[in-house]
Amino acid sequence: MSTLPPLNALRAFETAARAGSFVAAGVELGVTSAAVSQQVRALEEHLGKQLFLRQGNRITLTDAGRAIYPRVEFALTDLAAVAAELGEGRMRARLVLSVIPSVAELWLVPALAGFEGRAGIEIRVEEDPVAFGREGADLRLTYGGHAYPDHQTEPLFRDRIAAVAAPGFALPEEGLAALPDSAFIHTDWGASYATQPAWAAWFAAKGDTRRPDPKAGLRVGTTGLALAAARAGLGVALVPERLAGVEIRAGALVRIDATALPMSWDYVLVFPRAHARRPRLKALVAHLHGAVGD
Amino acid sequence: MSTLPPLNALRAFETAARAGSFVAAGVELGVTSAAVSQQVRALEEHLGKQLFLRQGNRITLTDAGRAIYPRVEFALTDLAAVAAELGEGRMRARLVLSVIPSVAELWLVPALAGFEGRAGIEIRVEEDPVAFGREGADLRLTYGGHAYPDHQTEPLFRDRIAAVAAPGFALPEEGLAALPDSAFIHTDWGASYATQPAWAAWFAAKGDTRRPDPKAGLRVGTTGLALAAARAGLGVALVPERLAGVEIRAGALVRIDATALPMSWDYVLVFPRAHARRPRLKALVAHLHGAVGD
DNA sequence: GCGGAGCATAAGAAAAACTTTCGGAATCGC
DNA sequence: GCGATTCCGAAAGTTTTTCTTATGCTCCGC
Repeated sequence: MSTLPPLNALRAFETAARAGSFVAAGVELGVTSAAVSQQVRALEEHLGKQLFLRQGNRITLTDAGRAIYPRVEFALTDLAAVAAELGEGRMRARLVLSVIPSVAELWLVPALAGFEGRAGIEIRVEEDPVAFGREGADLRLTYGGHAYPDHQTEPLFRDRIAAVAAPGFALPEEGLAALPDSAFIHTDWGASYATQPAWAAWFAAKGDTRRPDPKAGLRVGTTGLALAAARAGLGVALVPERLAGVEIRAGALVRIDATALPMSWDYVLVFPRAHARRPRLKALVAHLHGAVGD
Repeated sequence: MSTLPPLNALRAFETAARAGSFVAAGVELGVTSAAVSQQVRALEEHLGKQLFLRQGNRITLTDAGRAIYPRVEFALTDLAAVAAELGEGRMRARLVLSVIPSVAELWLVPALAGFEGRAGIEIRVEEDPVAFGREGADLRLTYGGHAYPDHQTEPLFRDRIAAVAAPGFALPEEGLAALPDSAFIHTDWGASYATQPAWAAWFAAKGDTRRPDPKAGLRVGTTGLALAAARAGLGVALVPERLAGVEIRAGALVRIDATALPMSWDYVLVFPRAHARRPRLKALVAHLHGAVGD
């Protein structure tokens, strides 16, 4: 873990930012306003950035203060929640399968169709890294799996990035390069993808100099949304072939070019080594491997 | 914010749990092992739970320790990352539309189909509460909007919860109540839904005593997954009518019973009052209202 | 059985956090 | 416009927390 800022000072900052005043923050924390002021000053010096503007008898957040506030608030709120929740026992008898968003609906749910042991399975959709253990996942399906060097990892399948659009989408005679920048749908792949396949790389793979401006087109946060946007005729999208397979076979989407970018890593299954012998986990893993073969 | 545990002690706990030893933790933190020992002890007393078992010259995490470790580690790691990242400026010129997962793909993307101003829009899929401002959302589409009392809120539409299945799904002659528990798909609606529509409430609304065991069926974390599971023939699901509308009209899903549960709140648009006059925001808001009318 | 490693405890030292007081700037009310 | 009030900053002093040191106990490996 890299250097942690002074935690007590972060607490004073968060309270002051929320309250909008050192006096009010002091009341909430049960200290004087001078104490809050000094803590915030200490944090500013530690971070090398001013977090509040002081104007006579008022404080306002700076850009830097505003930028860090949501995450600081979230972390501290969650730590308080952890303490509050500790008294409530939470038993868990379900098998938790944690999946990255793009795979959950597009591949996993259809893949579970024939699994007799699906009762008692909880599917969680989340990005890397996920926790294993009591409150965490029993099995993780993700891309690459590098976030889990100390866990057992099994390759599931490898995919390629292809260009798709709605069947009736109007493509220029000259090819995709002639589309306006606004017709390219851009996907933020999420923290689970170490590399970020983009239109620039796809055109480069075709030996084409076209570089659509990423700021001009619709930008979405999941592969599922990219597919939905393409399906709705909002533009052309780059998506993993296998994940788009159901919709392509159903005719809701078409491949619009034969070029495909190889993806650098496998989609993998990850689980704690200690769980490898659990019958329900073994059955689920075996079934998912079988679903790939289909 | 509720009571926060001693933060320095949390830091000592996290380091010790990761290192597996108070001596190693002391080395990492630059203090003696006795200091770590005392901090952990102070935290255990504060929380009223033992976090480590001590056996002679070894420590192992208790269940309670294991239960809190992932979240404590995540919060502290993120706070360290916040500090590390503060030096990098991040400019943002896009209009960020933040949406709860169920609405993003099922309603929003189709609703954006005719919007001329969609270039430069970034869609983020996240649960409540979201931050507004520089690194946060410009506009939030969510259910109810109670997380944002200090923002401007406009109702968008109200929905009802209906029962759906795949067209070929085998339903008993006697009705849904005769299905086995394992055929009911259960949805964790997410933090954005104050109430959690469930099969028990739906049968109650029919004047039926049937109460499917929530532990027996497939449990999924989003409406989109519930729809996908139903579409794949994994069972029957309760979903918001309007969100299921596209798939029902396309014949991928069918209503399997006329009973519908009213949802308690509207889906709403939320934005900071100060942003109300921004032309791009106004245009987007107006367009979304128009999409509801269709 | 012995030595080494690591945790626990108690007492004391050092550092961090907080309080009090006073000055300055902004805001509010008359 | 003026006076009163509010609130932030700084400095000095006080209190609390954190850390260190020394010693005792248990476990593990040889």
